[in-house]
Amino acid sequence: MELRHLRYFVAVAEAGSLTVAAQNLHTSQPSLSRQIRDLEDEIGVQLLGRSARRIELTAGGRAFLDHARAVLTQAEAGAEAARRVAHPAKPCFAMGFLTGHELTWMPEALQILRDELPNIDVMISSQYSPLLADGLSKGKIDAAFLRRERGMPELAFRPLVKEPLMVILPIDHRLAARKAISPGDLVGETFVTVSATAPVLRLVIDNYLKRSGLNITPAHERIISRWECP
Amino acid sequence: MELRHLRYFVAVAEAGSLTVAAQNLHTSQPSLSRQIRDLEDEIGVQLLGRSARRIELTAGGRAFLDHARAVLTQAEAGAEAARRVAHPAKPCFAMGFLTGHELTWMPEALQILRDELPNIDVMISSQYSPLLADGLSKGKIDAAFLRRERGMPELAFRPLVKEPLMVILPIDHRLAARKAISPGDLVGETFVTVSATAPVLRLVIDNYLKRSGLNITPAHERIISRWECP
DNA sequence: TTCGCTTACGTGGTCCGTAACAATG
DNA sequence: CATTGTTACGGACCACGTAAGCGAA
Repeated sequence: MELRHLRYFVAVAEAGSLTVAAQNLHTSQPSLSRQIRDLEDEIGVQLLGRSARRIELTAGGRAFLDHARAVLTQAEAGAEAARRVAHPAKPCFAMGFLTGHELTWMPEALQILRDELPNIDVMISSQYSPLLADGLSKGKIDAAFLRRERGMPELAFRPLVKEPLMVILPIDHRLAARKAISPGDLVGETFVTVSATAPVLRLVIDNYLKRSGLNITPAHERIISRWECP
Repeated sequence: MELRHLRYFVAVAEAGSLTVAAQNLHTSQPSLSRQIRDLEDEIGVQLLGRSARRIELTAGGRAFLDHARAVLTQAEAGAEAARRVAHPAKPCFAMGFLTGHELTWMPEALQILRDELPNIDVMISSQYSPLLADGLSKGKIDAAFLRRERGMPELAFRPLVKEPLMVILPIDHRLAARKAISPGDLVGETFVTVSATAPVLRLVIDNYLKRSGLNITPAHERIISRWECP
């Protein structure tokens, strides 16, 4: 038994399918199938129930899954513990920013850190809001400036600013001359909204449009894959 | 990182030397050295302090060692848990008997189990005494009727019966007519004793013959590979 | 000089990817 | 008939073993 088998098995269990698990693992599906079979042969228990059209965990597989996850996290924790002990015992403060918003907060934050904790390493990370929240909950980031992600009860959010929603138009657009635009004016326009990598902001915009009585269907949207403030 | 790396590292840490660890692992010393180095490269921490003449664990190595041991035991526990869940499913009482002695105790034991634990699966295993003791100490058997094996401090033995030593003869043998036979009468006979798979009984017989002043050498024995009461 | 770890290098096992096959909805 | 998992097979990589190198006792 090797950690590879456990990684593969966990991926299969979480994906519920050999095919998609193989894609997630960036390997081929037959190879994955073979590795799972080898694992089953070694521990002498059938972990997956095969039905030629789909797979499902057996009772033994469910019992094994918890242990496999624990083994993988423990192995990673061991490496992390070794790094923490071996590497300098120098305290390091990791800070996260929304991509494109670094200049909004970083100068002031760095100055405060320099004043209050002069003998500290500062690590900066720029990510999308969900990745920042993930880093916070995993302890990889000590503090971050991000949006209020839902489903993260272990995180404490404190509002710092309210951001106005803006519409950006070509200079020669029919609405460009106006001082203010009401949601109704946008009906019929090709609407470029933010990508799904910023779900909170996306939700705010969608809710605002919905409250205004508009029904911007997906047909009116163009999803952009990367959103950066100019 | 693979479990192989962890197994190797634990072996090296316990042996305190690459050479003897390689012998214990049945692999070559250069290969082991390379694997340890790969592990160090992957987690980015030097685990062993090399002094060209001997090695010792670094601080990071000591921190990693505990986790590595935990990972290995957890992996093994996962396999064992899967087997326990998959195979029995019901509470299962495993009972062991000496081969050939099942009928002596099984009926009464089964009746007691049926009365006190009606909703339980009973598993019966017939083995030689050492294998039964091994199964008991590994938790594969809950209780067994066997001989008092030595070197098993984790087992509790309770005497149930004393078995007389018997000599079995052909009906036309010169000693067959006697009511009792003294050890001295056996001198010169071709002696069929029990196999080495029953070391305790064998020891009892040998000691008895020795106390009687006899010297039944191996030349007078024929080792039988299987012993069963007729 | 010897012992113990490292480096170099050729070989074999095995893991992987492509392809063909089987089965089920 | 298309999708999903299995079997077959050729290739590449990596771990292993042998041999040579290096440094300290």
